[in-house]
Amino acid sequence: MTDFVNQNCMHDHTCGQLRAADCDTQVTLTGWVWHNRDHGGLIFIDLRDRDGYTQIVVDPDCVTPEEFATAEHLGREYVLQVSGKVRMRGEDAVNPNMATGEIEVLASSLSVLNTSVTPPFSIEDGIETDETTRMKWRYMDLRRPEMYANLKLRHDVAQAMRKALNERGFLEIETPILANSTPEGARDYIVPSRPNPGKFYALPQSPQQFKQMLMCGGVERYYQIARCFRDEDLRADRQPEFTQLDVEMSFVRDEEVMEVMEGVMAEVLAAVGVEHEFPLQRMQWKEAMDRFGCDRPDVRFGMELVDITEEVKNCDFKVFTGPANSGGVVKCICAKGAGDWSRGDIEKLAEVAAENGAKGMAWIAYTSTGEEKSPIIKFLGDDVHAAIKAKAGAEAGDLLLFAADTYPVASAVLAALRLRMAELLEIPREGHALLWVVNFPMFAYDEQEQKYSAEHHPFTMIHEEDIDKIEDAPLECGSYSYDLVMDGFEAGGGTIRIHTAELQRRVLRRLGLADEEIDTKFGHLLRALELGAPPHGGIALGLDRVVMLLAGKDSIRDVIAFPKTSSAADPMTGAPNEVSPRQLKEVSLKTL
RNA sequence: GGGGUGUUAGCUCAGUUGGUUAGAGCGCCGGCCUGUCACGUCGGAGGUCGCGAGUUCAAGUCUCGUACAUCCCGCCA
Repeated sequence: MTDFVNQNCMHDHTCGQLRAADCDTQVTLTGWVWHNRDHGGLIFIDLRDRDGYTQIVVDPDCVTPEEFATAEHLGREYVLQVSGKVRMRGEDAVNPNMATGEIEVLASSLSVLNTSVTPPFSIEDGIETDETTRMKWRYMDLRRPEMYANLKLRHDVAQAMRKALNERGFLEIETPILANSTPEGARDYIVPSRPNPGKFYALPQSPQQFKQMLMCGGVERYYQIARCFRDEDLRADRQPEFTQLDVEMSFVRDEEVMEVMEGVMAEVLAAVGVEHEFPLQRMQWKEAMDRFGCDRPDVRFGMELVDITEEVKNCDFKVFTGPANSGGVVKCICAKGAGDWSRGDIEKLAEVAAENGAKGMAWIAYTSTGEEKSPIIKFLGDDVHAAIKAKAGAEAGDLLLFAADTYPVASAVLAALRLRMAELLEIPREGHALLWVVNFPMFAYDEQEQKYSAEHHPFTMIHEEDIDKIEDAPLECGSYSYDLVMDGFEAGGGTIRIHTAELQRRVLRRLGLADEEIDTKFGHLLRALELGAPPHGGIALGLDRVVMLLAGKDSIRDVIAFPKTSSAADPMTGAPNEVSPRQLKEVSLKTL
């Protein structure tokens, strides 16, 4: 931290550096006035920089009257250069809560490098200032030690990634930001091209096509810490521009890509002091869906889904027998310790279920005093009820929550309820849990669009034994795919790619694209595949999300230096802005 | 595109059943203070209650609309 000082700087030490051993040395510090305690005849200044803070003592006997007058009128966030001698504090004056609390610097000279108007909010950790305010003055927010720590953590993670990949023979290569629009996927950010009136670039949603071209170019091992752009609505874990560690390798199978990424994650976790076992667990996609209801399970706690479809098939409860006998499922989760919840509390959970597509939410509460409360027991019959209770492992003090619907809806409902219950019951979820979820189905059926879509993306390699099912039984096609899941978030996703033109064309056709459209949109890819494309595959890791999780934050905005609000705006710069009529004319655009 | 929550001093918030001059803490300004470290203490300034309509004798408070923020659903190959 201190190697860089003394290199043409206005200071020779940082504000977090000095210790008892530095006593009697003459030092010069620079930094911001954090707190200023004026005792009339003696002034204490906490001088802060990114490394910490040091107490400066201004004694009228040691500085000029002008300097003392200056010190009396310092405001918060004034920028100072202070020279003086390091000295031990008196025994009673030691501050054990401060890294530099044993010492102080007695100022012999002091100059104001810049003044500051009153800051819009306090520069301190743990503030609850509105995020818009923090973003409008983001440079002030970044002065807070916890924000600097987040930026530093992000830097350390990125450097660990580079180190691990460099050691494994990867080249860091930049791909274009001005790229082309591709069908499918997210909405593109588009940029008009001045020399080509009426034509547009699209900012890349990911460097997917370029990295496949790099493999076709014989690069064999590529990575990039790449900015990606998606013009979709924002969330706490989604920004319009975000950063991926993008990796692609030739002549590999899925196992080799996962091994490399485990090496990367091991390097990253070691760099930030997190322990985790390797190799990581590989969980089949179907198992994740069955047990947790989602493809990115938080495996740091149980409360797994229990399938009771068979148990309820012949009961008298139509809400259950309907789905159970028509291809759907009936499943439940058992929330330990929620059996005494009030009807009102349980009804609030039904809202969570409804948000995720449930038509209603059945429940059975087993109070800690041995009572059974439920609107549905009377319909189930004693035998069915007993069977459910046994299979779910419910006992006094537990709450059973049910979902009866199609497999995808029931899964989504219980997955959401499971997370909400973990939150409400304050189930401990300390530390980090990484695992692979592998072998996603190749296709999913989109009910709204009445067509098949790619579960991962259309360049994903299908299991060889399933290739002949593309046309007639697409939903049965498995794929070489692997998502890296961390603490219930999709930290990354990758696949082995299709490397022959013929198979790529069959998949694109299955997705409903006409040959003409395939040639227009994917001609360059197909031509490259025809010209000796090597077998290849890769992965993209969400840097923002990984850093967010490692920083223990709830939002990726806290680990991005200059994030955007939920309307994709930047309160600091005012972006997006209107442009002049002249600028529009130059790119052949009219306003609305 | 849909739903929830919020918007009152520079910051964080309170504001009762609609009723006199809208309050607190922090910050800010001024005075005093030589061992504080969230210094203390005395005094002071600071408000278009997001914006626009409506109801009413009277609106921070009720109604409608709207803007922005935030969380979620849709969406995010």
